[in-house]
Amino acid sequence: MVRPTTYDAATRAALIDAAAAAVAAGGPDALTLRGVAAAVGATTSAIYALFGSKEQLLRAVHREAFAGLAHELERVPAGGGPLDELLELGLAYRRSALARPSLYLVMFSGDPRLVPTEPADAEAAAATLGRLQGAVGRAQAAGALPGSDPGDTTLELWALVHGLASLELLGALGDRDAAGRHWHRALRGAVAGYDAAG
Amino acid sequence: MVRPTTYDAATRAALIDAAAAAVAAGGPDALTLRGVAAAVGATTSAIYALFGSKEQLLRAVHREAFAGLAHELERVPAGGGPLDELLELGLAYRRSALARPSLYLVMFSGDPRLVPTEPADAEAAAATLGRLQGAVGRAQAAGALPGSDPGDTTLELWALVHGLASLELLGALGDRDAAGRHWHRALRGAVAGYDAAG
DNA sequence: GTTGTTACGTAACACTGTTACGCTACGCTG
DNA sequence: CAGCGTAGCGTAACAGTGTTACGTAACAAC
Repeated sequence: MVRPTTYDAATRAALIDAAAAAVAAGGPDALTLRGVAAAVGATTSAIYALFGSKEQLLRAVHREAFAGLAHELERVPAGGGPLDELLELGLAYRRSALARPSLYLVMFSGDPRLVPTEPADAEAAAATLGRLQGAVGRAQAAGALPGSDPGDTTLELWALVHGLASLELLGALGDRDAAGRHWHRALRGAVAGYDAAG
Repeated sequence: MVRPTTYDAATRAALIDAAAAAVAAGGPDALTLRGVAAAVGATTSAIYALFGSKEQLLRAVHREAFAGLAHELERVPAGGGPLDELLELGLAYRRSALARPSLYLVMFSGDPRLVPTEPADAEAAAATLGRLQGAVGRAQAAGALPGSDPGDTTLELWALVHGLASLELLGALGDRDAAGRHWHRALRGAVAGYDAAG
């Protein structure tokens, strides 16, 4: 009775990849439904069948980008002292943001269509920080960081690295070398600060 | 020989206000040239005569928003200890961001058309931080903060408050009260951190 | 093979930013 | 006080956008 679907999961993944590539290449305005559809040999119907709207496609790109960031953080080895580990995680965060600047900025663009995030998005963001929170928890357990709730400190460290990444991508931190010095200074200061302030 | 212009500076200011209001109300996609032109009783010709393109209009909104932020920071009184002053500046930054969330996020949206900022934009951003840098300089002079170059510490503090504002606007810091606790913890930690780490 | 239901491509719609065109209003020249 | 020429300005068209309605085509059941 029913015609079998050809807009399968593979098409869906390809569309997300093409959309992410378009955003990474030319920013959010460079993403057009006709463009991404043509890039994977489909039509706009495929997008509406699989996602429902451009907004939902962007949401999927959003989630994919957070997952990629989480993957980069997971790859950081856990060896060394807990504070060194936090520094390495911060630098890995920086590398990930610099690798695809437009995509990173879109993740936090604050497009109102993306801001009222669904619970799934909040969970994805939390999962992104899983690796970081683990390191914070270990540092606290080892007495290298104060506090008992790793979630609080994790969020505050996230705010710092996100702010650094955002400002660097906007050019406010100077060239690559100057920005690197800011990253090291700020990360060292933050870790020592929690140590000193309790 | 020449017809006098009716698209004067007042029209220009009104267009910037209307554009900022549209962005603040519905995000960047809610800004349409026909819409802002109609809001001030003009036509799209006025925008093209005064700005040249939507991009230039957005740039003007950008600068206006940074100027407003600078104005908010200037209003913070300089009394009290230098570290308390830094805390108050951070909280003023937060209030300013929360007052017009969409506008704040657009300021850092990273739209590639805005990223390669002109020198004038970089100067505007620097001026925004003038008040903060003054407080940092005084704190350093008083020995309450280490370091000799207030510019470095200012940028790193800016990264922190920007990250906090960005995450709060995206809902990652929880409700208003929880976010406030994060702000206080992070600001105290940062100030103490520079103190401890040198 | 016929039928019925579902997946899908196409084309239209309303809207966007942008630009070309023509009208209109004014200051200078007689 | 006329007339003209230049510049300012509104209108309308253009290409391109997201979205949707519609017709076609492909398959399972009978």
